[in-house]
Amino acid sequence: MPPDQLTDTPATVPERPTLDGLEQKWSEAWERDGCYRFDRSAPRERVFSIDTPPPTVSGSLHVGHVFSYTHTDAVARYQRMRGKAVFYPMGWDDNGLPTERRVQNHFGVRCDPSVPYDASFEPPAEPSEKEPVSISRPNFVELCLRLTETDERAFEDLWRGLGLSVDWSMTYTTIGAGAQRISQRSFLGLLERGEAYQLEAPTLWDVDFQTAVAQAELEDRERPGAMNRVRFRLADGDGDGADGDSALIETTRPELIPACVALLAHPDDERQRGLVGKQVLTPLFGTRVPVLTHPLVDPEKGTGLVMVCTFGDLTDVVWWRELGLPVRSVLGADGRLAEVPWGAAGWESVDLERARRDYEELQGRTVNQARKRILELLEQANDIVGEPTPVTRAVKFFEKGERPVEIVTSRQWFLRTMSHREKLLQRGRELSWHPPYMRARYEDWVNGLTGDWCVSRQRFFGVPFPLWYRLDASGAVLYDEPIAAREEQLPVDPSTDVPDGYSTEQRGVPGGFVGDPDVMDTWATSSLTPQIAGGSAGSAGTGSTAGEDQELFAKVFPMDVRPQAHDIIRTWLFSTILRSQLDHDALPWKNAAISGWVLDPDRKKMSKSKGNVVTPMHLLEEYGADAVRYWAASGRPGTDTAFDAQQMKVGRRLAVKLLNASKFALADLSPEGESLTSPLDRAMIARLAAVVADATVSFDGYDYARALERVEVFFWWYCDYYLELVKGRRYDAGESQDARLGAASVSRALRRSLSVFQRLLAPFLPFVTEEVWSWWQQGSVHRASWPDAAELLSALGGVEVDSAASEDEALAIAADVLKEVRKAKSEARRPMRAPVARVVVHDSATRLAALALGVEDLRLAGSIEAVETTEADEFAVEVELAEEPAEG
RNA sequence: GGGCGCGUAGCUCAGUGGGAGAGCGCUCGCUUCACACGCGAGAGGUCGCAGGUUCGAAACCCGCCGCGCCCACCA
Repeated sequence: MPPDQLTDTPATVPERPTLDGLEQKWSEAWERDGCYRFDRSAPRERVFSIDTPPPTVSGSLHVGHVFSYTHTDAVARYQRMRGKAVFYPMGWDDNGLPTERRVQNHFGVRCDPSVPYDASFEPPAEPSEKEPVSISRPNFVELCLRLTETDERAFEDLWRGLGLSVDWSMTYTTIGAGAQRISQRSFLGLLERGEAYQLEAPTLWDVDFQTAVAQAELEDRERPGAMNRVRFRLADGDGDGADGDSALIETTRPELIPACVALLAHPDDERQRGLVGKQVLTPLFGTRVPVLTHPLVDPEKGTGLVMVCTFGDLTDVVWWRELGLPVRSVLGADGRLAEVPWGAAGWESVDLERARRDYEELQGRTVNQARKRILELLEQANDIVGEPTPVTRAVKFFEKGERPVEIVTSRQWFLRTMSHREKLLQRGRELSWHPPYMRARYEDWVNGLTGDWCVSRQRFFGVPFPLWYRLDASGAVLYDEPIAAREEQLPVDPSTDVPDGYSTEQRGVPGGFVGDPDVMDTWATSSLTPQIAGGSAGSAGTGSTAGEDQELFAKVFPMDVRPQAHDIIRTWLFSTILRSQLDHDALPWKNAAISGWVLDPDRKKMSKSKGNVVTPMHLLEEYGADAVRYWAASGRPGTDTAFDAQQMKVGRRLAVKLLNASKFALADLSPEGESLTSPLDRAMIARLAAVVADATVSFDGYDYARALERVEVFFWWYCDYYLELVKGRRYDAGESQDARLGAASVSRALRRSLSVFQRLLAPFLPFVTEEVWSWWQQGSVHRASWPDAAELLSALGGVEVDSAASEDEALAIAADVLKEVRKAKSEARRPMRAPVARVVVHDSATRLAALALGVEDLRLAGSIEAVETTEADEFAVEVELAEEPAEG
């Protein structure tokens, strides 16, 4: 709609405009009118599609959610006003460990897959954390679904309160039937193409959750430890009996000595040359291990000799693999030292009895307990050299875990990533990053990958692998020949569904079958959000069987933008690019818009454990949604922002200002004129056009914060200077032909500029802009067209460059003089309306000539009797206030 | 150890080669005909430090210091 048609509707402006109640009033109206409904009939080039971050619904509501989702919404609203059909669904990430943990605590249950399903199960009325009820996997999943439904409502309430312009008819969940089907289908495709494979291998393992975890889910935490110097003696016949007949290593993990398979030195380390190639005996256990070399060993560290165990850390895995070392594994899946077969192959000892006796002391203990005990044993055996040195070291934890991850050998599913690294780096360069420097994090991550992606988890609430395995005559599982589900069957749960050609009775019996017991990593499903949202939106919930929608998918994929925060570049962003590459040989989106974090006022990351998390609901109530959005939108892309309620007050002020400025501009004081005749009006419109151009460029580059800042600064200037300068001319109408024209011009300029401001602010302050728009316009401001700078300028008619420049100068000098007049009144402690007898303006000839264009406006605005001018090099103003009226 | 970002007023931050700025906070004033949820004015800065390029540097280059984040083969 061109602005010229926007002024036809008579304004109905409230006597006392207010922000109260706008959220409810307008969110109901938007829902009723389907204001944000995606237009499926739009051609692809008119579609703007957003790959929404599905929030983890089991996490607590956090002001950080408000922050980044507001950024996305501002962009969505801008694109909609640019005429795009905006595809803006909302997803809920409900599968995975956080939900499991919450369900366990909330209902007082534990999942036990061996328990049969009980259709009539109800959780205990008074949940007991100490003695949880064991329930079947299907029952457990039902409870997960029940709880996430409540969580999802809380999130939806928040999003609606915040005014997100989401199409609520298109929601999805990551545990829903659609997501499961897409996830399973993708997996089967990868399996067929050899991109997914199964392997029994050392795997990162969380001992509390007892599941494999991925490299991407690790984080470092500083933990105190102690460095111990331990003696390994040379094996019989390898020494000459002299004092040097031992090898010293340093370790923080002495409990892994029974799992030691070699000692290593750097190939160039002269000090160790005499030992290399010999055999040493592990202390206490008397196991023969070789002394070898490897270039990764750092001769500067410790004694220059390092103990390789299966497995203490990821480097051990590298050494074990590259040097072809045997496995001697002591750590069980539960994080305790397991029983080991002393004397069997690989567990030989020069003193078996002693090895058994000493290991007896460790077996069954946790890592920490075993560490303490083995140090005592080593001390007794005189195999510790010197005192332990306290050290602080970074230890790898599963990000949701409570104890360090261990490396445990187990059978897992992997997706190939290492072989695609070059392609993934190339995709990263094809993607437009906002801000651009965020690409470095992606490249760092891809370059630092150490292995393929382990996607299987030994958990319950997730997408199962759509696979079964045959059992041989002895009941052993034949892992090498999985039976895949047919595509039409998906989604399947192999723990209850039965593969073709088998019957239920054959489950778990020799010659029969078993289902794959694992579920997929939550990122294995979240990495498919473009496909899930674009293919099955609207089929939320597990009950739905709605199919994928190829027509829709073709319209929205690849998506235009992935908005997300920088902390999950290595997980969500990376894995989505990987899956899109593997399944579609394409980038999943054209742009990545990266948000920062919300920090607490002390600039610390907000986290539950620190207790500094701010929840958002009360902020919306206290300051209003527009005010909270204003604060959020002030946070620049990629930049962390300290939480600051003060900024919300500023946002509220802006919203109130817009109410009042709109009321003023729409007051029907004089009939509208046909054209903008007054120089100051024309100059203001020209400046506004420049602001529109700036905001448009900023938004096109996803810099909503810059757009807001430019608009806001100009809007306040407009209220403080322009409105004050033209106010008098507007009220003074009717005296002469000139006055009538002048009043008509200002009336015209006010409406034109107001329409632009309301639209410029609409992406940020959707509620108040909709309110003021409704006073005089048809339809929603959020479906109005984004203002156009060229169109605004064309309304000025054909303007010569020189005359435009002098008009702008007129506005500038009028505002400068007005400021000086105000200053004089303020210093004299007189009201702003106090009359001024005479003003003398000193300035250059050019500026003084320009002043003549706006001098009448200036006189009225400052209540000035006479304005005189004197040519001068420097700008200066003399102000003579009129005599103060006598009291009484 | 490597990478990225940041360092400007008490606080939060804008400022891509030519006047050091905004908001908040603080002080003072003004019941003003859109707005007291308001308006006007004022005080307040060695632009982290040091060097270089330039007629001219808060900005560009080099080095250093500090803070934050990401990554690392953390013994």
